[in-house]
This record gives sequence, C-alpha cells and structure tokens, in this order.
Amino acid sequence: MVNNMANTLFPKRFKFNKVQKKWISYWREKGIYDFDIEGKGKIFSIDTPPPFVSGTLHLGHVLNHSWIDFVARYHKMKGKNVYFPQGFDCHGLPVELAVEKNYGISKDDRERFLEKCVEWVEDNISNMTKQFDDLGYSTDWKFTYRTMDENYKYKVQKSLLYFYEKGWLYRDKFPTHFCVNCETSVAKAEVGYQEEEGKLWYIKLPLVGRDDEYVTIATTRPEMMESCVGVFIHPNDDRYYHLSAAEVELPIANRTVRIRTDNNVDMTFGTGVVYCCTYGDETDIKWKLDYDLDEIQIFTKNGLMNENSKYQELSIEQAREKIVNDLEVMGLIEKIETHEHNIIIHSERSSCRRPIEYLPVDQWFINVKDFTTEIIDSAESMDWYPEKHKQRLLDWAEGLDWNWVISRQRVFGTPIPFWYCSECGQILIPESKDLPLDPVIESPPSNKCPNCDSSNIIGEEDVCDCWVDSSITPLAIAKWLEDDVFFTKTYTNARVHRPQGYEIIRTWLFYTLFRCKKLTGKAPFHETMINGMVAGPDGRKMSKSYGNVVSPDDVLPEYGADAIRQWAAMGSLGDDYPFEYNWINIHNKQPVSDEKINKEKKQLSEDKFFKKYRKRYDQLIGASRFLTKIWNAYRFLNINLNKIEITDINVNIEELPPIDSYFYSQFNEVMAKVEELFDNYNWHEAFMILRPFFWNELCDNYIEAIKYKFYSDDETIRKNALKQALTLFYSILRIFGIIMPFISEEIYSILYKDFIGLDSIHQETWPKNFQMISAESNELGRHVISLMKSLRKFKSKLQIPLNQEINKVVILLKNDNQNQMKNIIDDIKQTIRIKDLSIIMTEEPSFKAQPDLKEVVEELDATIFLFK
RNA sequence: GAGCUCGUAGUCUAGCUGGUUAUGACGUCGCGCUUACACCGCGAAGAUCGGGAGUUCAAAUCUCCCCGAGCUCACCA
Repeated sequence: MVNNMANTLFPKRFKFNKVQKKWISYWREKGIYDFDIEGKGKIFSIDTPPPFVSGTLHLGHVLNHSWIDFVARYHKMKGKNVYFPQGFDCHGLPVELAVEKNYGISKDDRERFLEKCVEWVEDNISNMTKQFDDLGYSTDWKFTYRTMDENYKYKVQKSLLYFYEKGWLYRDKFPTHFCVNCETSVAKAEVGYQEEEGKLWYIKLPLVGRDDEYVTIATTRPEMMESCVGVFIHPNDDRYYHLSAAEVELPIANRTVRIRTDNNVDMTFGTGVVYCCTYGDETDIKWKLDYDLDEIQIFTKNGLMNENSKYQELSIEQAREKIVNDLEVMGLIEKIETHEHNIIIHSERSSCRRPIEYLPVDQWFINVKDFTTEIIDSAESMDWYPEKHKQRLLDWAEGLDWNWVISRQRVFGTPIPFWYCSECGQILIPESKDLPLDPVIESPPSNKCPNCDSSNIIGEEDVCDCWVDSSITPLAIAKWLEDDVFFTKTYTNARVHRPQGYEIIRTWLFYTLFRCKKLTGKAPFHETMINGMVAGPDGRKMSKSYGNVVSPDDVLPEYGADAIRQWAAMGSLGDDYPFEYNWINIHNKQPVSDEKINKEKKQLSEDKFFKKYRKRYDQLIGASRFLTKIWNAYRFLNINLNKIEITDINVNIEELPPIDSYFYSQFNEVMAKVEELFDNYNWHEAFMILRPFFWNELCDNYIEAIKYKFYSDDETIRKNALKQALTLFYSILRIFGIIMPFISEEIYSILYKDFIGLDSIHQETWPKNFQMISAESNELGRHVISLMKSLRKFKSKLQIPLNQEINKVVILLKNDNQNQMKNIIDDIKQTIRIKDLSIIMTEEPSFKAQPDLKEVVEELDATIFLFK
C-alpha cells in the first residue's frame, strides 16, 4: 500500500508537464520570488534586457534569460537580497507595421492607431510573460515595466529635459537616410545595399582663370552637380599637386568651388578627383562638417528636383538624363564607363527597395562624442564576464565620431517633449510637472515664440529612438524620480548586474553607461555577463532565411523547461552556441542527411514530409536523461523512506562511515569548484562537474555502495544509512534548483519538505561545507570505492554478471592498517557480491587452485586474487 | 574591405598565464537487469587539437602567414 502510494507520487519518469504548471502557480501564490526591499543581505540588482514585444521568445532569449535566472537564483542562495525585475521594450517599427497590416489602420489616424499599437503590445506581453513563467523564470512580476507606460515615458522625457538643460540635447539640420519614395527618414537598420550595374561619368570641370584647362571628376551621380560644394583630391597625389588650392567652375550651376585635399580620397578610383555634394554619401557629410562647406539641397522629400535646381519639377532620374545631355552638348563629358556598385536602398520594406537619399532634415541629437572618455571609464570599472568582450565597447567608444540622432519620424514611440518655432527654430520646453506629454496634442507653454514673437509654434512630431527608452532601464527599475529610498537601495548602494548579448554592447550597454552616468553621476553597473548568439545546427545564426530556426514552442512541450535550461547551462560564456538537431526518419529512426532532407522538402507536401521526418534534439535527449537519472535516484531514496521510519535527517558528520565520509568530502571539493565557477558565471564548466559527480559518483558508486544497508536487520544501520544519503542528496538538490527549478521543487516537496519545513527549496541557502569529516574515515572510503571500481571492472572482464556472486576474493594490501579494513569488508562483500572476501597484509599468499584473475591495482598498492 | 571572436574525435564541448596517456556529453561497438533508473550499469574503440611556418629542451596553448565561420563596422565618388 505504502509502496503503491510512492509509485503514484514517484512514477518512473519525471512528468514535467503536470508538475510545471503546479509549481508556477504555487510559487506565485506563496510569493516565493517576491522581492522584499527590507530583506536580509546586500541588494543585488539585475538590469535584465527587456525583450522587444514580438509576441514570442526565441531560443536566444531562452539562453540569455536562463542564464539571468541562474544569476538571480545563485546570488539569492549566497545570501544576497536579489532584485530581479523583468520589463518589455514596446516601441518600434514592427509594432506599427503589424498594426497597419493586421488592423488596416493608417498612421494618419493617429489616435486610433496608437490605441491599437498598445492593444497589440499588451497581447504580446501577456503571451511572453507566460513563456517566461514556463521557463521557470524567478522574476518578481510586481516590478515589471513597459517602455510604453506613462510612468516610463515620464522618466524618458524627464531625462531628455535634463539633457536639454545641460546643453547635451540639441536640434539641428542634419542629413539623414531618407526614402523619397516613402517620404520618411529611416533608421540605419532599415537600409541595405543592392548591387547594381550603373554608369560612371567622367566630367570635365573648367579651372578658373586657366583657359581651356580642366580637371576631370568621376561620378555616378551627375545630377548632383548643382549641389556640389567642393572638389577633393588626395594630398599625396602628384598628378594634381599643382591644383591644391585652385578653383573650378561648375557647369550648369555657374558657380565656382575650391579644390581641397583630404586623405579620404581614393587615388585609384576614377580620376582621383571627386566632388562633394549635398549629399551623395556619408563622406560628403563628413567633409561638409570638417571643412564647413555650404549646403545646397536640390531634392524634395518626394524625389523631385527643387527650387535650387534648373531642373525643378523633374524627378531625380529625369534630371540625371537631362544633365548628362546638357553636359554632352557643352562638350564636358569625357567618357562614360559601366560600373558595378552597391547602392543604398530602403531594404527593410520589401515593397519599396528604392534608392535612399541623404536629405538634411531637422533632427534631435544627443552629444555623445564629448563623453566617450567617461563611458570608457565606466566600462573599465566594471567586471566583465568574459573579459574579452570589453574590447568591443572600448573600440566602439574610441572610434565614435558622430553624435547620436535620437529622433525617429514615427508615431508609436516616446514623444520628444518639445515644441519649436517654425520661424526661428527656437525650442520651447515643457514644465517638468506636465510630463509625460505628447507635444502634438498638448499645447505649448506659450503661444508666441519668446525669441521672434511668431505664433507658429509646432509640437515635435518625431518620437525617440528605442535606445533612448532602453538606455535608462537601470534607473527605471530602481524607481528613479519616484521613490528616493528605493532608488538609493537598488541603484546607488546596490551591486548592479547587467546581463546581455554581445550584439548590443555598442548600443544598449554603451548608451546605458553614458546616459545613466550623466543622469545620476554614478556609473550604473558593477559587472556585466555577456552571452553569445544561438546558432542553428549549421553554426550560422538562426534565421528564417537559412531555414535553421527552432522555436522554444517546438521543444518545450516535449522536453520541459528543466531540460532546456540544462541546454542553456551548457553554453559557454560569451561565445556563440549552436542548438543542435538531426533529421531522422520517423519509421526507422535513422539519421537522414541534409541533402536528402532538402530534396524531400521540395518533393513532398509539408504534411507528408513531417509524417516521414522529424528533428531529433540530441542535446535535449541528454538533458532529459539526466532528469530521469535525478528522478530515479530520489525515487529510490523515497522507496526506502517509505519502509524505514525516520523523524529527521540529521547526521553526525564526525561519525560517518568510511564510504559516506568519502562522498561527503568529495561533495565539499566539488562545491568549492562549482562555487568558484558560478562566481564567474561559468555555468558550462560548473554543470560539467556537477553532472558526472551526481551521476557517476553519487548514483553509480555511492548509492550502490550503501544500498545494502537499507536492508540490514539492524535498525540503526538502516536508519543512519538513509539519513546520511538523504542529507547528502539534499545538499546537491539545492544546487540543482538553480539550473533545474521544477524537478528540484517536486522532489523537495515529496521527500524533504517534512524534514526541512520551508515552503520551497528555492528559499534555501547555498549548502555549507560539511565540517569535521574524519580524514582517516575519508581516506578509507576512498580506498573502498576504488577497490569496488576495480572489482566491477574485473567482473566485467571475466564476463560475470553483476548480480552473480563471486566465490572468493583475496586482496593483498601493502600499506594499510588491517584493523581498519575490517570495517569495510562488509561494504565490499555486499556491494560486489562476494561469498568469501579476505584482506591480508602478508606477503603474496599461495592458493591450492589458480585464481581466475590476478590483478595489481597500482594506485592502491594492492593485488587482487579472484576465484569465480 | 576593416576590427573583434572563433575553428579540438561522427557531432557538440573542456583545456589555451606553454610541460603527464588532450576533458566530458551525445552517438558507435562488446558485455550485463546489481531489491531506483535499459532514457540504465560495466567496459572499449575513436582527435597528428583548420592548414603552414616560427619561438622553445617542450605548443592545442605564444608569434606570423594562409584557409574557413560568426558578429560588428564600412561598402566608397
């Protein structure tokens, strides 16, 4: 009866599906992961990456956030008061696109559009929150944030106001990537390059004051002639040395411009002479700034020539044709070559893919350039795990030469909370108490421009770059501007940890270091843990276009969170990590080559294909097996707990038998290593130690060596053996809780809760070393285990089944005290199954019959004689 | 094109402040149901550490070159 009960509680396999849901709600009800600011221990704050609200987590998130959860659980166990909130990054173009597509609402219907954006984001957040829970994520949701919340926007806008008052935020006309087809400026991330067969025109420009002398430039954009503001040659170019300060006449424009020298000119391209226009490319922009050149804009926002051009009203393409024609008539075209080049296009919108122009438009900027040394200092003062990624940030900071354009011509984002005078450009700032606000809706503090008295005051329509939002996450979670006490405790006086991927070191980490330092005077982080990218089985980053994507939803239902978290723990710090799978034939379970799979994918219908083939996730299979192993080890203890009545699991360490002494001290050693590795966030190596220790030592050797005592006639032996095993297994279970929270909790609730009394194993502390283990006993235990391993090996060699009894074994030991060995004869006899075992210290004995095996075990200085 | 990181058995991975038979996992092979676990136990095979050169008594480990991968930046008139 008792046994049946035990079996229903403890089936042969760990049924994670039933268990996970139960514990997720239990943890929430009991407030197991609640943060208590008055709690014990120094506060350790984790500034987790807010995922963009795409609606679903991918394996990259799983890796990243599993590690973060390890950090949180580990530090909590080590006695820190861990503050572990999780937020969401809400703003972004994909939201706008989704709303346009799914609801068919246009951006122009601003109010309704924004409403739908919020609605869409909220749906996605609820789904992603569930996914985090399913992963066993130990965040305290009461402290979550969303960058679209009024409260969050308030902080962002307040930070902008502060930056403006300090003079670090300014509005300026600056060339931006502009799609004249979509009539909007676009972020750098939205443009790409496309190879195209173009032409290179060689155009003669007459030199001023020298009759019939020309200099020839090569250009792919002849239509930009009228916007030319300078001509450049390389300072070391002997061919043009004499022209260094000359002036050229611009045909059609009828202006003259100077020739200048600059190292950025490629002498080998074209003629080695290039003209600088408003704006052909980023070099043009750089030169404009470096040499303070004029700005002559000739394009309109919808891709036509403007009033500064003689070709006004023509499209850019038409103008090009016309100009080339006119130049030809003037005899100024030297030659035309065909030319392969990459043109910059609006690549992120597949329906557009038209060329991008650099148009000067009014933009908001944050001055970063002047603060790079401070950022570098902040980065240098942090502990980096691993160290190697620090270089990424330093290189970026040192090489930065432009300020940060923070305005985006979008709708769903944090509004830039200013107004400006359309006459004179005067900025009107809001009052702090009115934040957060949308200047498009709210009226300005004054209806007249304080500078020029104009009444054309316009609310800024642009919204912030998402990094403006996310670069204050450490402040937002610390209730900056909201609760001074909380802020001091969780930011100023806390140890603040920043976990993230290396791909956003130059953005998120960089901007956060900068902004938080400027806003609070204190560098935000003490340490950062950097994870790599999750790759597909082909080693390439997971991407739909490579067809190597695995979604957590593909694997979580089949393997469970504890298995996926083990996969995460096996990734090495700071490096890319592949998620392995092989295609197998469902019928014969044999692996199938990629070529065959690709062929079959094309030939078979999707339905048929998935009936025939499936992916096999070897890493997860390995992880599941470990869970089964853990499960059965505790199941075995539980079976015996149901037979042997004990009221506590206290053990007297000093009086542990040899085998227990040995494994208890092994545990101490393993824990010391694991602790050091965890301290360095080296999950991978720690797990590589824990897994074999548990499996090969505690299960295969320890349990096997003591299990016979569970059936002893002596009640004290039975009870002590069980208590000793339960205690040791409990210590390691607590650590498993960090990586595998569900199975640990389940086992705890069945086996240990009555003895320990805590609501959850996740309230436990890091196990202390077992003190006072007898060194002598430990050493003896080591010998016993070693002898057992050898004897098993011999049994295998002689092909004797493990359950078959050996008639006689004589062990000749040179170095040991025979009296001690007497204590362990029973251990060996019972575990290895030997009828007649003797341990002797004399010289080599002689036997009537030849032993079936005689082996020397060097490390023990022992000789073993075995008679089947 | 530039910078950074990486390239170890069939697959993934440890070691990489130079010095034992290069670690572990999955897979493979042989044998086996020890009062838990066959998703298991015992044992075995399998890597000249991407290629080449150099430094050294000694290199997976340091230096240089080449090849390949990933990320970031630039893609030029």
